[in-house]
Amino acid sequence: MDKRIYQVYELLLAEYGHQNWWPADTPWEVCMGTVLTQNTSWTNVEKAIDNFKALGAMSAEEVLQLEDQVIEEAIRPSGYYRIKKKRLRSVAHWWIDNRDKVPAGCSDEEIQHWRHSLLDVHGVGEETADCILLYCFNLPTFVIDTYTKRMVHRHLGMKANMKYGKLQRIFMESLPRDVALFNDFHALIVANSKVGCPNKKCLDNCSLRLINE
DNA sequence: CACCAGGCAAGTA
DNA sequence: TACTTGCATGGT
Repeated sequence: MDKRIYQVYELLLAEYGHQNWWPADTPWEVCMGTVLTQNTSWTNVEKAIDNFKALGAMSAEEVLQLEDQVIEEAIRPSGYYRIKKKRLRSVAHWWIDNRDKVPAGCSDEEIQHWRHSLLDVHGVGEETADCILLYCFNLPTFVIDTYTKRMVHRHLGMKANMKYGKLQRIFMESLPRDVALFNDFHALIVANSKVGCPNKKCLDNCSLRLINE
């Protein structure tokens, strides 16, 4: 239990306000976004998603109908188009098979079951799995990304290169089990990490206090 | 010009 | 288990 974690959330919330993630019209669009945004800027992902909308491929079923070359051209602006074509297809299959089986309210054991199910999908790692659980299904799992690791290293003096599961456990043990909070906090960390963000230093002024507490 | 962006899988030591 | 590399485009 690290009280500083919640303090960071309060500071970021005061600085940026609620983020209202994930920016998308439907759960499947969220799911598609989690794959397309892997190591890719969101502005590029928006172009790709607009391409799918222009093709009338707004569902997983419709995406799977697209020819190889068509789907590659749609993905192209978001990069890695050959790899992401395969990943998007495998995630679409998982989505069709499982979207209606995931319960709205879930025990921690059930969440782990669906997390493992997602990790078995080609192209889904820990962060993408947690993004799908949190932002598609509103299940309380905390998303860790490179920004989160960087932030706890810089501002809380934690080890750099912490393993995903260890850092995730620290966050989840230090925060109330609250989907809206998990949703907002991860989005706030991203907002605070964006290049050219003018408020980026909002944690710097209090970093000593946070580390020494 | 270099560097980064809401990672992952596959290969090597 | 713990690194390293390829993947691709668009913005700064």
